[in-house]
Amino acid sequence: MYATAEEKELQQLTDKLLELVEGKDENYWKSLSTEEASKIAEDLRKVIRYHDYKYYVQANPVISDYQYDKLFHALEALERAHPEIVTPDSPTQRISPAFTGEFEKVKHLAEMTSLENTYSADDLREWDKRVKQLLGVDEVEYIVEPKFDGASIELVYEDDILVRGVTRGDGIVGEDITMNVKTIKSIPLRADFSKHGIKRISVRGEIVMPKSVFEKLNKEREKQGLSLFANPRNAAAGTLRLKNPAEVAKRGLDCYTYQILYSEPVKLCKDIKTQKQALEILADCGFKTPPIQKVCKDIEEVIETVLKAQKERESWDFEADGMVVKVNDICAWEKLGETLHHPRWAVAYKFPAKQAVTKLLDVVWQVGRTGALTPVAILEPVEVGGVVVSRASLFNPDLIKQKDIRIGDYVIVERAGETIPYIVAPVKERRTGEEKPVEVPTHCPVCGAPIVKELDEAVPRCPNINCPAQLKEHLIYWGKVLDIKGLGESTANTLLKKGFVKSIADIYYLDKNELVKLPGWGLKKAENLLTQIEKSKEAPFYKKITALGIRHVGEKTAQLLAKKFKNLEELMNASFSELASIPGIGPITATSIKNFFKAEQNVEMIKELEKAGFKFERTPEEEMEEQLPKPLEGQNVVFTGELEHFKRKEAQHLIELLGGNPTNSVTRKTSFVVVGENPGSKLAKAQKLGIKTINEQEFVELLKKYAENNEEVKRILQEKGIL
DNA sequence: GCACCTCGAGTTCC
DNA sequence: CTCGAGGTGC
Repeated sequence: MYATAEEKELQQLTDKLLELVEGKDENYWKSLSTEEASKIAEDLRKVIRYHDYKYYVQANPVISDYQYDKLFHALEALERAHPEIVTPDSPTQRISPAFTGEFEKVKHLAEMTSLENTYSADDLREWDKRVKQLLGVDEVEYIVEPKFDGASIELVYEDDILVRGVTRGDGIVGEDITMNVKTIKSIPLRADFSKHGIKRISVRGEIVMPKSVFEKLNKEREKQGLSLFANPRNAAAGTLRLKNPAEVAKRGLDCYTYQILYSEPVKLCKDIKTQKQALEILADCGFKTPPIQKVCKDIEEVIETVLKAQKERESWDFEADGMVVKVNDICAWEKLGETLHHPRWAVAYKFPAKQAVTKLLDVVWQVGRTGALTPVAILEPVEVGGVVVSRASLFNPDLIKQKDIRIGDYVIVERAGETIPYIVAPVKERRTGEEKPVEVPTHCPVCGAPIVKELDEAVPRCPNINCPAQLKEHLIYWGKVLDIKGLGESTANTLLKKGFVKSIADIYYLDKNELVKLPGWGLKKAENLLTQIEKSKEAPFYKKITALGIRHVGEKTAQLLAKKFKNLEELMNASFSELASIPGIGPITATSIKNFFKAEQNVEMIKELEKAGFKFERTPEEEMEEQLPKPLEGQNVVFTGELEHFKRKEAQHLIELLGGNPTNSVTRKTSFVVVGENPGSKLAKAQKLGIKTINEQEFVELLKKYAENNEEVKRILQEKGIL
């Protein structure tokens, strides 16, 4: 778009103008002649256009926002002082006054068709076969671009000036939303088409809302109690229909252009021969074109490209629902022609849907380990992102109220981070009036105790610490924290149902002869479980504290406690102020600890455990660890993605052995991030904050280096066959 | 009093 | 992974 020499010139002009406008007020601008004013205004427009391009199209600004604003405000003041010099393509003309009334219906210069969808590599191969057959050739070159999920738009330029922006509508007639389109800064108001010999052109693009903007917008709307947009596409489409362009300008829309629909006197096929060339012309005229536009020599390369994109799409800041594959040679387009609805020269490859709509059949309430009641949506099974989902968490009652979710509603289900499904919003348009509001239970669904809800807490709770549901969850938690393999949900259920376990301590008195009688249990399984349970007595002290399940005391807090107190007796006798004075523990956690040891059942449970030979005190290793060298002391380390050699837990344990602090979220305090296969959003955050990242190999090198002085680390590495 | 960070708790499907 | 809430430091 801009040649290097030109950029240099524009930057010099920018500096000159910044100096010129410094400290100038209305009176100064008024004192200029029309001629002088017009000359300065043209210069200002030129540099503002340039900086808009750098910022909104290239995302690579070269001046500060402050400096930009200065130039922009100067142009505004200058145009106010001399209204006669305002031109329609001036950057100040992006925002027109609001209006009441309807958007005008306009016929497109060229029809905007929709694409046929495909869903698999085989679908693509079949399409490829048809294309070759129709063209009578054995080789076809394709080009692959993202299929933006936004609002399709036709932009018409005459003599380089944007004259019209029209929604897709039915493909033949759309609505004229020029005023709103003009507010989008990645769409040039003036584009240098004449350089390419083009006088009149119709360009197709997609208006999208960047994911980051969408999230911010919804958060704000939530705060204001407004209804939420289900996805960036709806948000973009909704925004374009606003009657007030000033509002539209604030929403941060973006536009990618990806097709020349029509141009004169320069003609498609005759002068513009390939899609790639068309994209290059658009880019050269200052448009934002697709970030992926890969020319592929055959369909196999196409398939490779779309599958790679499917993996990477999470990291894009725009939503894409698939990839578009086009025949690169534009002359072939005419030969291939169109079916009733779709062109034959392009096809869409759709990603497995991340969202789906299904019916909310019921809401059931689960009782957690702490007695927290969590609403879970029972859904009519529906496929989302390749798996069938029938349940989804609703987090808490406030959220249900906020989103106004009712039983019987059709709801939009999404799988966050590719895994856990949650409900985005109800589809209110599909309501029949039969829908029932979700009632928060007044009594625990498991034990029947009356439910309590603290005034400023979001979750209702079952207060009964003897509630069977809580015992079950505690048992599972006990198994998880103390790493008792075989004590998971199903075993916990069986043990409780058979009456073998009435309190946690009972697991240390299990009878092998009874266990083997259980259906599906053999001698091996029973022995393994008993060995694992016995082994849990040797767990570190802090894990034992964690396993108690004191509210607000998880692994980290338990570590603090285990450092301060060498056994449970000391901890139990600690006063409130003694606890609250530990850094990391505040009044609420301290109260919770005191309350835990006040409760009769808990003291009883501890006594029973101790009777079974369960010792609540530091292990010799824990005492020793204090004295080991700590090369990573004070470093916060975050893991993302999967590692080849270690499970996440193991890797974190190694960091701890070296005195480092493994944490779960990337912040400015993070020292470095270890990036494995398929990293999540943490990698993006680290890059944004400029935090150092290392790969697994570098991580292993680091461990090897420190292993020399640390027996435990050495042992683990040897076990893994790394050393 | 607020912003920021950290921790705990709860969760789906296979 | 995400949300809510506790703790800390300005």
